[in-house]
Amino acid sequence: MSKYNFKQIEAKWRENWEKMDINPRDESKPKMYCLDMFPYPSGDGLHMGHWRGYVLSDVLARRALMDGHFVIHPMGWDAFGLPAENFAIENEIHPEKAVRDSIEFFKRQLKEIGAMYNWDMELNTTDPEFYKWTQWIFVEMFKRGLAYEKEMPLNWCEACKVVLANEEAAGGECERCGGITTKRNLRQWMLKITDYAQRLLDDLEGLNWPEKVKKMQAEWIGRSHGARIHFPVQGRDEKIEVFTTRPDTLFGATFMVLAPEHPLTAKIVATSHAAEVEEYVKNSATISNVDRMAKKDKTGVFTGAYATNPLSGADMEIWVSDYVLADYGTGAIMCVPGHDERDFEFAKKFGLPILQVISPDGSLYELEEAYLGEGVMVNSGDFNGTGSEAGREAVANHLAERDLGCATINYRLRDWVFSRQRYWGEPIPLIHCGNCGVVPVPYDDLPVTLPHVASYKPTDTGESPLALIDEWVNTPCPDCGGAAKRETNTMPQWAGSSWYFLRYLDVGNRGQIISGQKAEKYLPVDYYVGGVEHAVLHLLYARFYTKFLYDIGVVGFEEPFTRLFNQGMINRFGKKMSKSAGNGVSPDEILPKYGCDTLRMYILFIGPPELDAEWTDTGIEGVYRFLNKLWRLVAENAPKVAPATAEHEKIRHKMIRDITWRIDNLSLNTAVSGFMEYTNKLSELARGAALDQETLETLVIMLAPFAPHIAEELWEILGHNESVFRQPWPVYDAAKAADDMITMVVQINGKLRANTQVSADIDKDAAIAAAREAVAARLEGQTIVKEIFVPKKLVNFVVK
RNA sequence: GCGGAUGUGGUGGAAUUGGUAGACACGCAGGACUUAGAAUCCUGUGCCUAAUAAGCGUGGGGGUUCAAAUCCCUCCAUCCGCACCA
Repeated sequence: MSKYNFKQIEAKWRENWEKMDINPRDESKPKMYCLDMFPYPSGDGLHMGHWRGYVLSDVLARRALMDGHFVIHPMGWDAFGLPAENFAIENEIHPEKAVRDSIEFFKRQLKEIGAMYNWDMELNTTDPEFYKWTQWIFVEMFKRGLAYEKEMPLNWCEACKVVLANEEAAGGECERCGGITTKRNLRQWMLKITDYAQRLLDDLEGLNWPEKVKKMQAEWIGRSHGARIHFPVQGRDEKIEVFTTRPDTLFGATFMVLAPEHPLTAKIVATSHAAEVEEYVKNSATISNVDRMAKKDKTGVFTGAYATNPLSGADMEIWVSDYVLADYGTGAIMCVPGHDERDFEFAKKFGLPILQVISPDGSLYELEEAYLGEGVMVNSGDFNGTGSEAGREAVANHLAERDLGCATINYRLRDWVFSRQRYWGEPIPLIHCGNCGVVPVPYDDLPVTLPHVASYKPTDTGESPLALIDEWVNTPCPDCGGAAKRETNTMPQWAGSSWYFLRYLDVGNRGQIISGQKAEKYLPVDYYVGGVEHAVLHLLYARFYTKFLYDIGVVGFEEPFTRLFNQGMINRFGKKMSKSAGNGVSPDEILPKYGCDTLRMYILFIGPPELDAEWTDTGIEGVYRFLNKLWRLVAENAPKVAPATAEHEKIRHKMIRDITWRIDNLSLNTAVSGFMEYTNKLSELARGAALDQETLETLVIMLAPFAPHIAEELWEILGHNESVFRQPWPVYDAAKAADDMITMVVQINGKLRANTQVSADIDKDAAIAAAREAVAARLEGQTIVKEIFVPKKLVNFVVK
């Protein structure tokens, strides 16, 4: 009998699979679109984190195939953007070549996973045939007013020399390099994702996604209900508009604060205070986001100007402080120190008046700190005695009647900064014409291809390197034919990945982004598997794009990913496995030693797929031993199979029941341990008598999604010449899987005292009689107060 | 500060959802085979014990229940997300 030679087997089946189609396009079957988050190919190759996700999705895909589905399981390359470009710059290789090489490398490594991909659907976001449609979507958005230009202070990363979206600069750090970001005023293209805020929030509810991810998105969208209120500036024809969630505290608003970037700051400042304010504003522009946020003490300056509280009529000093954010709400706030911690702190520090307007019990007292809770309105004129919650609406209505404000919904979500001053991205397909203004590139001229250039490094000027290529930049205006210039900014990393999942299904379509018929038939994605790091950015953008494409009639659904699964990280020595931490294990070093099937099964065995897991070098040895044992079990018994005994049959049905349940509940680690259990059991059984063919076949069929190469080989050894993946998933008979005799537990006062073998369908009286007998000695002299019988489980005697 | 996850033997983890805690595997110990090793197989392995007796045991404390890793309250630790969002 031959030994388990994984090298030979895996090479053989990789080759066989290239020739045979184990997942034929049988459209009579229900479809299952199982999608992996496609990688951005870098020179580093695949790591264990990729493996964990890709093995998991492959098990789901193959399981669905054997369950009678037509499976769509494509793979592609997210190759535009900073990672690819930075890699190219560091290694002084043109990004085009770097990406080409990396894709080749990645593809070779991906094939080593042994995953069942539809390589005929492969796509690459840097392929002009693909980004033609990325540009087309942008043009469609532009035509509908969803893309607009704006000069604004933006997150600027000094190291990457690039503008970052708020999402990419969260916490004041560049998501790519971890460097500090500062604010810089630049002209940018924006996408009005805020128009979709409510829909993006509402539709989260129906998604089968991890609750955590849904919460993160909801928080990011950040809907809050409140009011907009206008405050007249004294002595000037200006108004300060604020947003507040607590209009009920308006009588307690004793001063106002503007963000340093607020456009009114310069207009209203008193001459006597101008120098000081200017200095403060200048200072906060240069201070980095990190420092600004890390600052504990509040700072600020008085503008010398006053506003009037529209309800109380009180004079309010207008201050400038960086604790007010320019890009949330209106960039200005009314300050209610009595009922807001931050305003309280500011008022204390600068000696501003503090007024109580909400009281938990209606009484007035000296406030030691801001009172944030609910209560009744006090010091509030006609509103005195109104409950604070009812007061929110009452005050908002009162203001609306007098044209002083209105109830409103505010979102934390901001419009998406969509342009990048980089070479390696999709050119934004717009043309600037002196006569016609901004004109989109006509459909027939798409794609606007990225010119091949020698110098692609970023500049310090805040302009894309494309701006230096005169022959590319200068182009006739599509409308008037006059001299015009191309937009030189490119799109962000996320552009391609926001819609790529549509294109897989119609990669060859030259006339449409996707045919309506195909979109209808194959979409949306049923299962999306990938890391939790995309919880907000990629997944929010993809949802936004999908809703837009729905609105313009390209697709008939509003949500792209019905079900989402986030796999956990793989740690080693208690830390995330990574090259930089020096604790990484590369698949390249594991594969020659143990093979693909062992690594696949080990990664699944390591722990629940949604949790982080600890890699151990000895752990994989155990899985390798198991596959060897399983190999011996099947290969040794194949030639001498016997008819099934009742015992074999029972084990087979139980095995199908147990393992199928575990797989379908995504408890893949216990599914693997199930294979181990049954392999151990059957090995023991085989020592007595030869096993039957069907039991061995069942084991091999169920193993196939997990360890496809060895399963195919053993299937062949069992006498078949067709792929094991043509087999339907085995079914079990509940009656045949059930035990006749069970071990019944006997407890006294909930403590285990005996085990007894009884018939599975024993009735209560008989069970209690058997239990009494089993613990007779212990019951002597005791009074039984209660007898509890749980069928198929236990009897518990409660004694005094 | 807010939100979420996790906490079980020496280790990774299991417990089909309130019913035998520790499946499966790693490690360790002993044994078989072998000149020896590798591989393989067998036995044991939560703690305390001479014990297959009793007791203790799922981060700590309290509670509900005949019965709690599982439900409730409270505290602690670790990790993740958000964070001056008015």
